[in-house]
Amino acid sequence: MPHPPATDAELAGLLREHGHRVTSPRLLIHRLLRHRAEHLTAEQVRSALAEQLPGTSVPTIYATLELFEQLGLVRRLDMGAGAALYEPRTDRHDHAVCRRCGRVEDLPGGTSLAAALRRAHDHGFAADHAEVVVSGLCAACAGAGAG
Amino acid sequence: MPHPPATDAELAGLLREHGHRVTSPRLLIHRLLRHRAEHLTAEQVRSALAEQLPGTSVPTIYATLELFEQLGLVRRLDMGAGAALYEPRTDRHDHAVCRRCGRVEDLPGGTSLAAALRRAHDHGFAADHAEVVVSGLCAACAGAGAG
DNA sequence: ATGACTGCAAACTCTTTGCACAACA
DNA sequence: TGTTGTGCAAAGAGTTTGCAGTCAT
Repeated sequence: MPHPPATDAELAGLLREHGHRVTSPRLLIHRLLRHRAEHLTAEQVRSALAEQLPGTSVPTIYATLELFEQLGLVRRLDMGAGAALYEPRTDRHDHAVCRRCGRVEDLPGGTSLAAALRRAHDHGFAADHAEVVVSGLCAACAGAGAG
Repeated sequence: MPHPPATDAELAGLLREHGHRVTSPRLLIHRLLRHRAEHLTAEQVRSALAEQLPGTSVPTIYATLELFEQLGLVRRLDMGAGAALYEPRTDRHDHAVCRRCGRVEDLPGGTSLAAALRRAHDHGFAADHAEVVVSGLCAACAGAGAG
């Protein structure tokens, strides 16, 4: 991958390169993702878009995020507890998932996962990403009585 | 954890210890999990139970698996694509998830995740488990034209 | 002009909840 | 005998699909 688009113009170029049209939802959702480093749910994207582009439909949000995922601009995290998370793919990092409340926190990447990728390839898997998922209780849930 | 129950009697003891009753669904679902090492969906548990205990309801399957999870007997995997997987927690291993078809494969564990657990604790996370999740295309999907 | 994209509504899958009956302790 | 657990049905959350109209190219 060359480098992720950092401006509207670069996104437009990337979209056209791949035969896609440049539309308001695409520009604005990408702008939102550029400015917010954290992960967002589809619903959060929708409400964050309420000012600039009210009335954007849920299917459009999903379609746009799926397109961005195919273009390698975001990664979809499906941690089960509630809605899927979409995060701009920048530096590699890991995730900690709270078993009780479903909260997902970012952890700075550090573990070498080359061995895991190699094992996946040995199993016939065309792997392109690996991350560590830590499970347990987040600080808030652990404080509110263990479970 | 001492060791996972390997017989009906040991499961019964564990259940009573924790103030739970010993019932047919619990015994039979646990027996099923003991015999099958792989991960199963709730629906697969249900159909596998059709012979020994027909008519077992979906809510009961979920309730039983959730109880087992609380007792530390199974781990729930929620990889987004479709139904959650429940696997008997035995040796530590990692998972490879196919981005296209959602298939989840087991990979023998190997990566040391002590550092990731430590980082999670540094973030206030009471972490009790860590695994590597590899994403990409499984052999079948990779063969059927890349995407 | 033409076909991709959007919005609306509704369908779909998976999981959970509410309530009455059954059965473990 | 007193609850806990079960089954049934229905609700709920999140995501996807079908279709008609709109807009980028």
